[in-house]
Amino acid sequence: MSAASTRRDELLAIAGERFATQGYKFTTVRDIADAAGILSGSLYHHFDSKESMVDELLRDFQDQLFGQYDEILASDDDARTKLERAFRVSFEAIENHPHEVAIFQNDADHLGRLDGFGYLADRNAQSRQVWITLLEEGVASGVLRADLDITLTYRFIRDTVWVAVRWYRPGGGLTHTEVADQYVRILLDGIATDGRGARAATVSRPRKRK
Amino acid sequence: MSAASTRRDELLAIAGERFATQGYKFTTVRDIADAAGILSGSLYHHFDSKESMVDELLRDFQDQLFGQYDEILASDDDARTKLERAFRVSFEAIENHPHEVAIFQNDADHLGRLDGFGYLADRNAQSRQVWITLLEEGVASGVLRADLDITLTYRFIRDTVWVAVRWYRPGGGLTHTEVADQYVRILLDGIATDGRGARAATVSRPRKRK
DNA sequence: GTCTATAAGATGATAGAC
DNA sequence: GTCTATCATCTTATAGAC
Repeated sequence: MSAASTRRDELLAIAGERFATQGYKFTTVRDIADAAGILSGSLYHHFDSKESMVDELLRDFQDQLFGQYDEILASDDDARTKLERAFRVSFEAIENHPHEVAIFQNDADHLGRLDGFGYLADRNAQSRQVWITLLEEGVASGVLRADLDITLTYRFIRDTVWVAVRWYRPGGGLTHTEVADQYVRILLDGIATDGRGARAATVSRPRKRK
Repeated sequence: MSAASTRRDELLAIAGERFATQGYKFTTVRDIADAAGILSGSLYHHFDSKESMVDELLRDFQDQLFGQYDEILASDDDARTKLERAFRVSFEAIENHPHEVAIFQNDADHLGRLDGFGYLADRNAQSRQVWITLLEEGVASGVLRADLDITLTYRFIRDTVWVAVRWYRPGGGLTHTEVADQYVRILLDGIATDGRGARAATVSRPRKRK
């Protein structure tokens, strides 16, 4: 909370790295202490428990991320731009907070069942609401196909975006903005050749099977 | 191996369900025994260890799945059809072997580091080869955009397909074939309205930022 | 094929000295 | 702020009776 808590922040960052890399449950209090160069007992001078560490990491991260989503939703941008911005903000989160994203991806299910972690389910519902609002705006404004299955598309987007934390590494050829742009392009326009009209009959959903 | 090992198969299926639901590491030998209605010690009459259970589950599943991929690669179908078939086969695997897919998704990283699980990395490389071959065939035959980032597209596909095991439930409105078809449609044609030519200037990659 | 009993080790957490 | 020392609990796995 104050600027004086440098050591505490340091330990929290180390814990985050360990949780993200090994998984929350796999990571022992001794692992964290080892990485910090102290003994396990000393950690309890800074934190109440292993749970309180992961709680603090996830809470702070999500507060920030959802603040950005809210800003996009409240903006005057057109539907397509809002979608692009939401993608960019998400990949930016993967770039700047890879550990928190990884912990959420890998351990949210398990953590959510623990006492005091109910906000994880709330945030999940909120995220769903953000994307579905964006998609519905897109359909309403004619930017997106009217026949879209909104729920399925939402899941498609959510999964593609966040699972990227498994492979995306800063400095690995593509910046997070470039990845975001390419993902938006695939999502909106697909990977097939542009000659859509020419092969429209073949390109539309196959209906061979009854 | 023989048809007489019914009880063994039963226990293996129970273990698979527990591993998939709780995660491999979270699942204790007692959990499995409880679910089977026996005591933990009794499990060791059927299996050498907890590791040997998960090994058997993953090995058998992957042998079957990659047999199907090989068949697609060897077929005479055009590139688009091969891609569609690969999607269908994958979602079929999610339908028929959800536990094995979930275990692979959630625990492959950790299991891969254990002795005797090197084949997991091999299968991963093989899967990559399958999809990249299909994508390259698509580009070569003019079905897919020539400017495609093959590696990124491969990761995009891999992630979207397998992560679906987290939400797909049989009997939940959409069959696995329908999900596969919708995913292929989004991937190939995108979710934007068909008027691509009309707004081509806006639709192509945004280049505002330097 | 399952049970009882238990070994051997790791884990999260605590109390109090320095 | 860190260490020493330690607890209670849970874990995989084993030995041998039924």
